[in-house]
Amino acid sequence: MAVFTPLGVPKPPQHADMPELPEVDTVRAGLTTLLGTGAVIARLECRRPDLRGPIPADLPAAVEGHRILSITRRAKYLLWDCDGVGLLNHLGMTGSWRLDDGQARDHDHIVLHLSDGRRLIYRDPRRFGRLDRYDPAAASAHPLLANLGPEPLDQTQFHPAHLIAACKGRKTAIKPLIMDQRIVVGVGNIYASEALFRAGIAPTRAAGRVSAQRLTTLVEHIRDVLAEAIAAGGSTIRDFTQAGGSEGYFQANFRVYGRGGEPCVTCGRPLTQAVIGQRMTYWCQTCQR
DNA sequence: ACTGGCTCCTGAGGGC
DNA sequence: TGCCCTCAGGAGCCAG
Repeated sequence: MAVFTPLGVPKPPQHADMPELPEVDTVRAGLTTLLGTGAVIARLECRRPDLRGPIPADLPAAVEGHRILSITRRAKYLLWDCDGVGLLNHLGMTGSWRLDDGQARDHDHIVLHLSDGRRLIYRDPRRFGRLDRYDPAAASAHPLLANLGPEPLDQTQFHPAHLIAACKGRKTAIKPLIMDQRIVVGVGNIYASEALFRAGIAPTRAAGRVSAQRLTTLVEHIRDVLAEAIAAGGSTIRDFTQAGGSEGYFQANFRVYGRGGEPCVTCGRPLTQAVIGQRMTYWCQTCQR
């Protein structure tokens, strides 16, 4: 494992737009406000047949003329209930929705034409996103949703006993474990590092060797950091007429993410950064054990 | 059942 | 100034 400390620290990531759960929730709220409950789809225009996976060829015809009843979120998926037909949409890393202001951009892959003349554009340069069809009456039956773990903000679903059971006997490092969508959804690379820092747990520690007491604390910190980010996003005015529309709201509050080599906010020693489970990870070797 | 590794794609950033 | 190379990242998928 390559560890970079004070000198020779690789460049920090620039992921202002990377949608994690809080960002996806902010998009959901923004779209809901924009569309209300009366928007009707006049036409779904797919300018290419695929994103991360194929877009069902029959999807445009299936949703044409359908009213968008609601947009909800499950994990990092946006679920558009279009009156009997569902649009399952993941933003990947670079996916974004905006209201068409006449300014076309590269990678505008999907256009949702509404009956009132407005057009919503989905742009996704890296095409890590998805657009698939699901059945609103049985959403959890969709293969991409069937094996998802509990929602982190729902205390009845995601609680200490759940995480303790999931970690029991596991040799996997705790960080990739909490990023495993089957164990708990919505904890991405950024918030995994942030929550572990707050909990004082080294990201490299085997999940099965973290005490029940510390896992209990971790559950609270995961919930807190995500809730804070949602609150920060919610307080940011998101203008869907602006391309991208991301303001990077919560970034100023990152305590370790992207700060390799910089001083720990608690002890002042330089933060460590290294790849764990194929993901860049940031932590304090003094404060996290 | 677990675990680790590969893959998709593009823009940003560093080196020269 | 500009070109070229490397890299990051969500999560599905596969192999051991």
